[in-house]
Parts: sequence; C-alpha cells; structure tokens
Amino acid sequence: MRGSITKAVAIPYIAVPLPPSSSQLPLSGSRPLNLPFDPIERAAETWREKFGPSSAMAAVTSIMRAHQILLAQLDTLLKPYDLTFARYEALVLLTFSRAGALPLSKIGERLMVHPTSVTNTVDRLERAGLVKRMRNPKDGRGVLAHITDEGRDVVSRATADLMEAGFGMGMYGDADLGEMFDLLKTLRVAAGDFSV
Amino acid sequence: MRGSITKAVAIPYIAVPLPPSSSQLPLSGSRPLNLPFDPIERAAETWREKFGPSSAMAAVTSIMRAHQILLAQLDTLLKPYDLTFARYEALVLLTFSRAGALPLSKIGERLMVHPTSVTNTVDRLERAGLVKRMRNPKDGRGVLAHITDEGRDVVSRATADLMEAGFGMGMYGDADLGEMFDLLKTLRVAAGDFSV
DNA sequence: CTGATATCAGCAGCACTGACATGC
DNA sequence: CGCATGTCAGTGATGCTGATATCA
Repeated sequence: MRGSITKAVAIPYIAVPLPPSSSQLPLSGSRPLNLPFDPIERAAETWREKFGPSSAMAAVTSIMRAHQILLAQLDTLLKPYDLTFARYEALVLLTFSRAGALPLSKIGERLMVHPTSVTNTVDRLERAGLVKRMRNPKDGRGVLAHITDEGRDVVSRATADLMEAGFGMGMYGDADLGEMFDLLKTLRVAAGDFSV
Repeated sequence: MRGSITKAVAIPYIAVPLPPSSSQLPLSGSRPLNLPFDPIERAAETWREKFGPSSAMAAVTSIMRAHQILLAQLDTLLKPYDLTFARYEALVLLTFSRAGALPLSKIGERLMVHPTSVTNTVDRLERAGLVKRMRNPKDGRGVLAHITDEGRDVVSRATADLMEAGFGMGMYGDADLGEMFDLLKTLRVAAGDFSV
C-alpha cells in the first residue's frame, strides 16, 4: 500500500492552512509542499544547460510524479474497502465479464501484470471473500476467479466513491482527458501493448 | 527491479516482430502482448455502458501503464550502473547543486520522497561509493550527501545512455513532450506540489 | 513430448509507520 | 520546551526469478 497518509491534511507543512473547501485527498508519497517553484521545471532548466534537450526528461518525470499522486489518492479512497488499485482493477474486470469469472491468465493479460502477481491479487481478494477460485471446466490447467455477490457490492460502492472523486482527475475537462489518453496511447503502442 | 524481460527489444515502435538486431529493452511488468485491441479502450467502452463517463478512468489507467512501461525501461538502462531511477534522480540532483552536496531533507523535498526513503537511497549510494555523508556545518542536526568523483562519473555515463534512449520517449516529438508536460502540470499544481 | 497454467519460495525495492536520538 | 533532522526497526504491496506440479 502506498500507505495511508491520513495526515496529509494534518500536516500543514507550509503555512497554507489548506483551502477548507478543497477535498483533501492525500497527495502523494509526501505531503503537499507548496514549493514556490516547479521542481521539475527547475530541474529541466538545469538539465538543458548541462546536458542539452530536456523535454523528454521533463515529460518522464511528470509522468512519474503524476502516477505517484494518483496512486496515493486512489489507494486512500479504496482503503475503506480494503482494496488496492490493483485489486480494484481486477474486480472491475470481473464485473465486466459476462459470467463474472475469468481465467487468471486472462486477468494477467488484460491488466498487464505478471502471473505471480495475479496469483497474489486473487489470493487477497479470495481471502476477503470478494472472489472465489473455481476450476476451469474448459481447461483442466486453468483456474477461474469468480466474483462473489459481496465482491459485486464492494466494487459498486468503491466505484461510486472513485467516480465522485473524479478518479483524482477532477481538475481536468473531458477534452484534456481525451488528449492525455491519446498522447499516452502512442507510448503504449510503441511498447507493444497492442497493435493498431 | 522491474526485471529483465529480455524479449522486448529496442522498442519495436510499432508492432513489428522484433528487429533481430535491436537491443532488448524490457517493456513493462509484462511482456509485449500485442493484443489485437487496446485493453484500456475496451475497458473504457464497457465502463461507459455500465457506469457512465469513462474519460477520467481511461486517462488514469493510461498514466499508470505509461509509468510502468517507462520505469521498466529506465531501470533496465540503469541496471548496468547498479542504479534505480530513484537513485539516479538523487545523483543528478546532487550534480545540479553548486557544491555537489545537499542536506537529505532538501533531497527529500525536491524529489518528493519520504525521509526514510531518502535515508535508504543515500545508504545505497554511499555503499556503492557514489556519495559520501558529511555533517552539515550549518546545522548540527543535518547531514549532507556529497557526490563523489565516481558518482559524477557514473551519473554522466548513465545520463548518456538515457539520453541516447530518449528516456524511453523516442516516439514523441518535442511538441508532444511539451504538451504532456503542460497537461500534467495541472495535476501537480492541484496536488499542491508547488504554487503557480 | 512441448508448451501453457498456475503456484510457491525467495528477493529487491518502495513507501510508508512509529519510535527515537540529537540538536536548533 | 517545541520543532526539525535523520536513523532504525518493522510492515505491506509490488514485481519480479526460478523451480515445480498439472494438464492440453
């Protein structure tokens, strides 16, 4: 877990008392620093002086940071359900399947995670009673993860929370979100995730 | 480490069957699947039918995946130097400082990582002989991480490798990189990283 | 037999929590 | 004293590697 960062709020690191209205989802591995400058932009400037072009470095670093921010927020939203984002994704995938069940191999493929990670994820979900392992009738080697009623209930409540929080992306309009998706798609295609 | 996935290959930008010559940058937590469809896009479609608007979810998932892809590539590039991306970032930060040294607290602030993570990172770098801990003359409580000559050498060679690989972003032009940076900046500001 | 499907043990790295010593 | 700095021990999640049992 990215951990609970239940303090995020309780730690007015820098003076600013936190806009009382703003929802205070934990922000990241660290607390809100409110630096008087953009640390990535500053690094990019120095980079340009010392090494040359810095736009790739700045973009990569931004993605890393964005990931950290989002994961912290999502995991915190999911904590009440004892879910991590990875486990939540697996659950959602199951609700999307016609039978409410999928072979572990399929889960790994869709979620792009390692087989052993799938085993682990399903272990946790099963222990929590959200899925049940079943033998795959169509393939004696395979195992199906089958979502339980409780699993459906949890995923539905968790999803409501996530949507209310706009997935941590509430500061964007639909156009920006689409643009981001399109931009990153190029990277995913280049990485061989899928063919165009 | 994200591990070696010795198959990936020098980023067969498009689905191409892996140029036999190319070097093999691992692509991600999993191997290149070359699914016949975009798994995120498919999930987004189902999402829209079942839950409603899906652009935020699609964008978030894309960022998660992009992070995974990039981290795997960067860590693999850095592996020969026994560096992780986190340790590399710390080293670069030190080369950017006038004296080649910074208080650990400052490192944590700039890199947005937890104090205990800084201790750990510096431990590793120190064990590798790339930095040296020194007492902060200006603050008896503080410790400075001071980059060594070997540290400077390593960071310079590693940086050359990363730049040659375009930071894993070789498929983008400068305009796209700038756009990505600008888009993600909105998120970082909203998270309280810095003030505008 | 080969290859796919899990599972298990083990390991490294990350991001914390909580407690603590030290010094401003 | 209160607060900041850094370390340490310990925890949980991730993402692997390598080995193995099972089955198509």
